[in-house]
Amino acid sequence: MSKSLPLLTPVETVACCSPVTREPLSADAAVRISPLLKALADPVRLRLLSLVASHADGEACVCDLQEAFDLSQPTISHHLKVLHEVGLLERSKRGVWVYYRVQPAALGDLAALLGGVGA
Amino acid sequence: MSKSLPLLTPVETVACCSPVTREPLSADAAVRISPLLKALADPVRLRLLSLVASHADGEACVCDLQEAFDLSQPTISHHLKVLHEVGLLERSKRGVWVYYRVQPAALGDLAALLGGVGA
DNA sequence: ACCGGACATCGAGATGTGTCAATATTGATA
DNA sequence: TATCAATATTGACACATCTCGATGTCCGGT
Repeated sequence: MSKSLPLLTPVETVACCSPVTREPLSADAAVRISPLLKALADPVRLRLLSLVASHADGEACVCDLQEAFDLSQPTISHHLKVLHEVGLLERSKRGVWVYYRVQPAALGDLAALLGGVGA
Repeated sequence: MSKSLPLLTPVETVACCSPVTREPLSADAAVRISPLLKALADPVRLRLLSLVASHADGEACVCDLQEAFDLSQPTISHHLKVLHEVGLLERSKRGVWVYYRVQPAALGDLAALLGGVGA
């Protein structure tokens, strides 16, 4: 594997491309964007993201999220990590609890990239 | 694996949900939507889709697409099949050639689901 | 200082995915 | 009909991913 330049999270790089329907996506861009879609391409992570996004105050404690699933605690922790690493979820620790919130522009930029409404 | 009800392609089911940021996605909906994102979550397939979408007349022959990649013919064929099966690409055979075009509303509906601009 | 609870990390097993070479299928053409 | 070119399918392999139990870490309370 050749080392690329992961200085930005996938979420940060997604804002800089014109819609996929407008002009052919470069190989580079595709490689940078796909991890973001890969992070979303799991039923559990999709629901986690949706739960956090639609939660009161826009943030949710891990303890809130666990209850919605019939999965072990490490598994939920793993999925949250994936969403966090690509930049979709922000993370803040308060006391013993960890809160996640959706990175504001993330989904919008991705939607623009796919749907072609944005730049 | 329990059999669900795949009477509709993922693309067809995606239009019926409110944005993920609006209310928690049901487990069912998440399971139906994730295959669509999974299909997109590969650099090669992202580029294939983009190539088809931005091609003249909105459609492209497989022979056109192969050239853009340093991959074997079966591999490209496989990726096109994945995109076709989830309903992102339509397929039409003319003579010996096979042409693919983007299912019109597919990306827009997905963008609406993610970005929350749609219903 | 100790303990308990919230969350993360580790290691392992089962399953899924991307890729290729080989082969099959289909349609045009000689 | 025989053959060639375009695309699909099959079988196999390496690698990634999802999940869990066990364990580690960090913080608050007693």
